[in-house]
Amino acid sequence: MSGNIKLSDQQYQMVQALWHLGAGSAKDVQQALQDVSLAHTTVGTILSRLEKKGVLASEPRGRERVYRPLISEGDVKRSMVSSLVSTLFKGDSKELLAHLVKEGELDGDELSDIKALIDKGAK
Amino acid sequence: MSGNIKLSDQQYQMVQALWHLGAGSAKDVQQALQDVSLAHTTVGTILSRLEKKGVLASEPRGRERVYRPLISEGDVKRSMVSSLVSTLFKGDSKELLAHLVKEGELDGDELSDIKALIDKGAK
DNA sequence: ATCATTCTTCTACACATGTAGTAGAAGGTG
DNA sequence: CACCTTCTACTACATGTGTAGAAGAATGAT
Repeated sequence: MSGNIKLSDQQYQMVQALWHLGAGSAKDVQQALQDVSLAHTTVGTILSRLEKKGVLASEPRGRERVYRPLISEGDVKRSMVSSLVSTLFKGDSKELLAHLVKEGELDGDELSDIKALIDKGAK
Repeated sequence: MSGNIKLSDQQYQMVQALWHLGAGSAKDVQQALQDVSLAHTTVGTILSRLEKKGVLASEPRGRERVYRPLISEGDVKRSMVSSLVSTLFKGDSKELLAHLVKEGELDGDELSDIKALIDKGAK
């Protein structure tokens, strides 16, 4: 489902906050994103745009509007990774793996971890 | 160098064509991108914007302008992958690896290939 | 020399995004 | 009840991008 979700950094931060919160108002999201301090109105704008795009849903609760994500973090990651893979690696995930191994800043220990992970995953 | 290069799909296609060509005119690029058919003027526009951004350089050759990439394919891939990793995986490449292994559509053979690659890379 | 072809450059417009002010609604307080 | 606080909704503006037409320069053909 949810074909081609593509979120900007900013947008991802917001949605991520909502994944953690489960659901929340613009205020909640702003609070959760203290590191990137934005005017509350900015948060509101982004949230409502995300709703228009179908990424979030909301309903009013008292004076405020509560947003909740309509798509899962996994879906978004899958979709964004796969979109990068098609752009940069002709759709071949293996090449991304190879890129990470070759170019990555992974040390030996990390590589062993990965191998363990592969064994587990490949079972 | 070249800190944070970030190219859209479209832009990446163009620059990629130039990596393959070495250098070329708008026409050459358009030809190379027959799959995504764009007006020649569109190709010209994108190319000149990329030059303004410092991704390409060009000099006139006869009646046409020849563009050549200022950044390597490796740099761009590194930069774009690492930017995705920071957004989606808190900067931890290992988590992207894990994501690929868990969520990826990699079959057993491919995973063995990867392990081989890791061994080679890890030396 | 003139005309048609072919490129580039300029200009334009729509839409997404980042960012935020202002207006208006709704609830709390004295 | 009048007022302050707090939210949202609307409006706004800059920048980036996708896309391409129109105008102008240079080349090739007759």
